[in-house]
Amino acid sequence: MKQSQLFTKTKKESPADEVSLNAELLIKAGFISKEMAGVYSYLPLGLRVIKKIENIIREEMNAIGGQEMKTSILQSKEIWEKSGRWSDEVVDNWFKTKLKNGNEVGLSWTNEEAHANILKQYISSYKDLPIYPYDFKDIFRNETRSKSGILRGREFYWKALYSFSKNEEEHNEFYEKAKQAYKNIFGRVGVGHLTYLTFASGGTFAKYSHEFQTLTGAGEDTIYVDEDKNIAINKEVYTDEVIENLGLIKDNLVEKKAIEVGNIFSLGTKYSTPFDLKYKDEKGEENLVIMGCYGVGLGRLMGTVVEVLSDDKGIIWPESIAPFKVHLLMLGGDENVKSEALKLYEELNEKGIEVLFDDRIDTSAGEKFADADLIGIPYRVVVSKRSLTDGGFEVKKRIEESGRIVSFNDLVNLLETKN
RNA sequence: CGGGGUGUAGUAUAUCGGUAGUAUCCAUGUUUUGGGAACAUGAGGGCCGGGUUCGAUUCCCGGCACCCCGACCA
Repeated sequence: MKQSQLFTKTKKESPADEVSLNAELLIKAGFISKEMAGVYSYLPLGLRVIKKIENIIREEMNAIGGQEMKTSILQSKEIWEKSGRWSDEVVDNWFKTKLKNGNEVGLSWTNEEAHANILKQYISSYKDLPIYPYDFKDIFRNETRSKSGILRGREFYWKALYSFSKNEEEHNEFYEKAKQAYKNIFGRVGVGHLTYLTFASGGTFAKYSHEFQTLTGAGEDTIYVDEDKNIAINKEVYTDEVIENLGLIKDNLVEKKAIEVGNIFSLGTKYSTPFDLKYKDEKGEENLVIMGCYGVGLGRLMGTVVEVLSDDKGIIWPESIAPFKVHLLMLGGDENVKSEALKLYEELNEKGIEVLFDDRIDTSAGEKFADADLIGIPYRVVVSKRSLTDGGFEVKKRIEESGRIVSFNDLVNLLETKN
């Protein structure tokens, strides 16, 4: 994409109404726009990052048998009354509205009811199980206080997968697969080294649930980390009994602030009971389906990456989720420079390498460099009179101090390499 | 929901009971072009409602919005 055609622009000033680093950088660089407290729109650059994250999650979910679908956002009162979660006394963060005929509807704030209700139509035999439907979806929660930029919003985009299994064994087997898939996800988006499998409250049907907590001062949660074993305990269940239970030693646990980027937990028959979600086994006997829930907030994950990976000049995107792989800067309006830059841009496009081409004519070199650092694309390639005189193109990674000159062919080969 | 704070141009801010200044951004022109270029010209502003006052952007009251701390967060 040509930067001259990108409608967003970077800002020199930090927004006055944002304190959190993720919102500050994402707004300055033109990834998101604030609509109101806790509600953000995703601009072209930001949406590209969300799509990258979405694809990574999609690949991991499909790999363990997930089937993508999309449940509706408008939810009927009847379904939620079945599970006992319609009442504002029970759930205080509903957004509710009414149809013209006066019927009450709610904007979905989670997906158990929707999935259980739909699957009721399709599950009747042991042959129908197990199944793993999931969706990417906008979720609405009327939080009393949103905060931390896109880490905690009233409207956000998430992935939720639900497992429907015949029995505990089958459930547990999938649960372990999902755990690994989640580790893969956080590794692939570039925060694996800071993300810990964290034991948290399990609710009625399991001893523990598992959260994936990424270490950052911007986080809302306190966890106790065992760095050697690569696991942690959430403060909410941090007791001597639990520590012993998990085979950990208190002295090895370090208190840290972290943000919950994902969680998985066993639901047992909590929702299959109210929705009468049963199947007939081989003997013709009816059994309740065992459910599990597996969620990730995509916006929160994007914000977490920004919190964790940036410097005083801007964002440092991991290549896996960067809006583009290459930021091509054309310096000066020299005809030779222009034609070389355009040639490289077209060559990279042909090879399917995503490149943001800063083709702006009247923009100074310093401004282009500053923008490139702020936007944070992994590779910066400079075409200028100087670079051509020196033998080609200057290539520099965002994390590197200085670049080096390479030839056209070497550059194309370098950028074509998968890593 | 309790407590605290802030609302001035697209953005960031200054000053002031006598109708608002700067930077950035934007437009035009000239000169520039490897770390947010220079000069000139121009466009653009007091959250909403009420009160006090000769006069309110400024003071007071109410509302709304936003931020922070806390509570809350399947």
